[in-house]
Amino acid sequence: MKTREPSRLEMQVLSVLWQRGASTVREVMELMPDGKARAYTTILSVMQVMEKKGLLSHVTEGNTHVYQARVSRQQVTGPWLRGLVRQVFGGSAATALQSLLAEESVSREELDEIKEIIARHEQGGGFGTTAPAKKKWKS
Amino acid sequence: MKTREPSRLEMQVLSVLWQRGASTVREVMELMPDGKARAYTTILSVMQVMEKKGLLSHVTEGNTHVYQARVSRQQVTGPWLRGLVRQVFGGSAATALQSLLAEESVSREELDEIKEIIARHEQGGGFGTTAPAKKKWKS
DNA sequence: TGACAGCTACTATGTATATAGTAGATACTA
DNA sequence: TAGTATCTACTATATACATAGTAGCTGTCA
Repeated sequence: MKTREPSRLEMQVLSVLWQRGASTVREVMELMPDGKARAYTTILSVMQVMEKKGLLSHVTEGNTHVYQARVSRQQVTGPWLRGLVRQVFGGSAATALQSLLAEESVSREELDEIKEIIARHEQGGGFGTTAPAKKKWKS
Repeated sequence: MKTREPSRLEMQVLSVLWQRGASTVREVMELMPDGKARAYTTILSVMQVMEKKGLLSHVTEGNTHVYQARVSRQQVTGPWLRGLVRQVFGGSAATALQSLLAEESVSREELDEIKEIIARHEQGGGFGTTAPAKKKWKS
């Protein structure tokens, strides 16, 4: 099975699971980052598909299923962002950042945080901030 | 007409037009950032749809159509990135940047450029780097 | 134990996306 | 002027995406 790129909805589901760890369908549904209301079964369907793709796994607790991401944030968003930068910003991460910063929604604290990340990145020469960074993950 | 979010392919078309200005279908086709080969008519169709959506316009030169973006990079990528950050990174631009930097594809020069952008952004208090930043644009 | 509530599995559907073929118009060329 | 090449317009189609309904299972509670 080709490792298709997760859709936007799938990304949202993953982001919830990354943020709060293992969760039930209902929890994910209520915490969807875009705040949009959807039927329970909508989220359920998406998550079942995702499980087939190997993005999620679940364990049964009582009679509810508790889902968990099987891929790390870095594993997914890394290539995803890289593709995005290449396709939309001509490969320039700087241009991408510029667009992002031009949005008024980036706060001062955030800016400080960003600076720190860059500083850390420069010294450390890469990784080592948060991500576990394993390379496995095939369905 | 609701301002639907441009699809990935549409984004690629736009990025070509942003980069080199007005272009023919064939030129866009040959310069698609992902390097994938597609039939001429594939790109043509996409661009025709985009014109209906108000993302592009064209002028006729001889018997060829020369297309041009009707939306600026900032106009499109700004909200696009913001949504992305909100949906996938819990609203934290810093987290997003972290993921991006963790990819080995970001070069040293790029990193310097990024630092400069941030510095400039801090002083200037926002805009003023490249983007024209107009707010109009409805079909 | 029968009604109810909550959960999952299965199935359906409308729309968008990506892809490309065919046909018709126009211009170039021998 | 007949043939060829290049364009655009129109049309078709497979696939994916997002959405959600229905049915069936299991456990709870009066």
